[in-house]
Amino acid sequence: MSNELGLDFDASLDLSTRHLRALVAVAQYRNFAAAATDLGISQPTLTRTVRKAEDMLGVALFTRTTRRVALTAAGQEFLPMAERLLSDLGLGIRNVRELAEVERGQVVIASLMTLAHGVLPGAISRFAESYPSVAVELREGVQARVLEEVRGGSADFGLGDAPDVGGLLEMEHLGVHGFRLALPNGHRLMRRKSISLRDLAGERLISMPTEAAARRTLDAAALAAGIDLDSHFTVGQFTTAFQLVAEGLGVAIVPSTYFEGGHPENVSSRPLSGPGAVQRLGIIRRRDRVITPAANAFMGILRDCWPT
Amino acid sequence: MSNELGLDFDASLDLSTRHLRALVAVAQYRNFAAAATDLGISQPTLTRTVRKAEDMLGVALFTRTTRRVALTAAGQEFLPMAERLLSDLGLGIRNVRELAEVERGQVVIASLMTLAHGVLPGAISRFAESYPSVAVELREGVQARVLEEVRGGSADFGLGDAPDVGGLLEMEHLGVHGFRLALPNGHRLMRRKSISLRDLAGERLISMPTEAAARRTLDAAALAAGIDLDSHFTVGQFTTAFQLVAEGLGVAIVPSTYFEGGHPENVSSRPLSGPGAVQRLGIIRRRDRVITPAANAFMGILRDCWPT
DNA sequence: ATTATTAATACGATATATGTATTAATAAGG
DNA sequence: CCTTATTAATACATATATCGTATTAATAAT
Repeated sequence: MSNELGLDFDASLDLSTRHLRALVAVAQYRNFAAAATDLGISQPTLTRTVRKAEDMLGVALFTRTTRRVALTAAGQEFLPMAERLLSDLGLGIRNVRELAEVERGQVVIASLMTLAHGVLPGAISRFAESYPSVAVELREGVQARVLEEVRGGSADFGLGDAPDVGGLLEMEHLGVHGFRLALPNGHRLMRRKSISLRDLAGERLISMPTEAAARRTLDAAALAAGIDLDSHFTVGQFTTAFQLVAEGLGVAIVPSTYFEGGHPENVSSRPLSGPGAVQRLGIIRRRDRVITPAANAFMGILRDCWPT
Repeated sequence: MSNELGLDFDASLDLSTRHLRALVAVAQYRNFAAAATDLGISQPTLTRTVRKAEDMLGVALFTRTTRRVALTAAGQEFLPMAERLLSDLGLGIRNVRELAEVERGQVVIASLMTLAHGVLPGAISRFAESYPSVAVELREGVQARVLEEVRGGSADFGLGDAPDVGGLLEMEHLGVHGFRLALPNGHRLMRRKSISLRDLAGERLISMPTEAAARRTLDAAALAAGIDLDSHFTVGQFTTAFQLVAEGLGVAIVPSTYFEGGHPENVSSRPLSGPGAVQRLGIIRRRDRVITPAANAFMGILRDCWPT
């Protein structure tokens, strides 16, 4: 037996809803012509369909003369089950089609750019597998922009850090991001295994704009530690920062996920340790926003995917 | 909507076990080629079968690349139901086939000849409708013969009167038979509306042999009433008795069921009243005999059919 | 870049289902 | 007793569905 359900189907048993509906209709009308009309087929077709079903089952379900159609004992046994089968299948189809409606929606996610290098690609991939018909829109931006999208309702939810949320927004903590220091090859700090913010005093920093979450996190940490960071260059993207680092113009503090795929030419990195050297990340939602099933599914996958 | 189950089937939805089994196999192996081998079909055939099923459902159940086959959310919803449907259907088919095995048996009934004119034809007809594949053997005979068949086990059960059963046999009372007196047209007793045994003193009787139940019943009743019946002619069948009555050779006491279809030529009848003028009838069985399902079904129909 | 793997497509052959017209069987009515 | 009406079954031609083999396209892995 090739399947583990323990069915005694052989390949020749190919009973379809057409057969079941034919049986049910004949049982109902006890008249082939009337049942055929109801089913929208011709009477000879119905006769053959019923006989085919009986042949496959190996049992006569009806005794019929030209004057009378009646159920056999086997028919009395089988017919209720046929009706239940059709009914169950109908329900299942309805359910699955409803689900399909849901699947045709879209999910809009406002996310820190940072995350596009982390779990997000994997999560999107897994989501797309389960919900192939849902359009996913990923709006990458800086912290302020993420909050704005969530607050304004144009995004289903946001991904980032919102330490000061309250009132309209709520945040579900997912995990933290570490940072690494990007250095030009041959930089003096390359001798160090690990680097803290304090070690960066006097270094020329290539930084994100002040609206960016990473910048705010680091500035706050530096302030708390009484360190003065010299943000000499400000760029909008980490990839731009890498270019400047490679040119030897300074060093940059970059989320560690940017190095998972390897380092850009002439750039090395060292982990950044010490207090404030991590960024919290989580799901940011408007409290009053109804969560679409698709968005909900996406958030579930995100929680699953997040490395603990 | 043409059916009252409330299904949203349109005629185009013709999902078969073939489709369901294909879906289940693909879900199981997550590999079309392997699933196809398991099902004993070619891979392209399986591909088409699955797509056809998805088209009919209007939902993608799998996301597939050449490297990976995965269930969509809709697939995760539908697949357990598909498995249950197949499993239920398999069970139903097993049951109905078992029942069919039963149906291929035979029922042997030992019955008084009398009964062949009563409920038996109707009961046989109803039974044959429900169990078209069961052979019915009806052995008509006199009382002694019926008991012998039942006792010997060659009949599944008997129909008749067995007042003195005990030990091996048991009897289930079903009802009683009335008698009528068959008279040649113009006989003096025709003036009477109803006739009792006492009125037959001096009449020439055409009777059954002493082994017959009807004869024994009537003889016992006559004896109890102190009446002497003159059984002048003895014949083996009531139809023969009618011939003699028509010739004016005497009168005959005949179960009333013989007149239901009308009277033979030159024969009239009057109801026989008074004590002992009825014959008890019932099902006679061997206590230790296993009742076949078919025999059991027949007995059920008999109980139903019996006029109360 | 090449190879290996795997689902999808093309296509011709076969099988299955369908409808119209007809037949056979059987009650009912004159 | 014959005729009529009703109904399931059959015959046959057509349309649709399914099948397998050979091939293609896509994508990891080497």
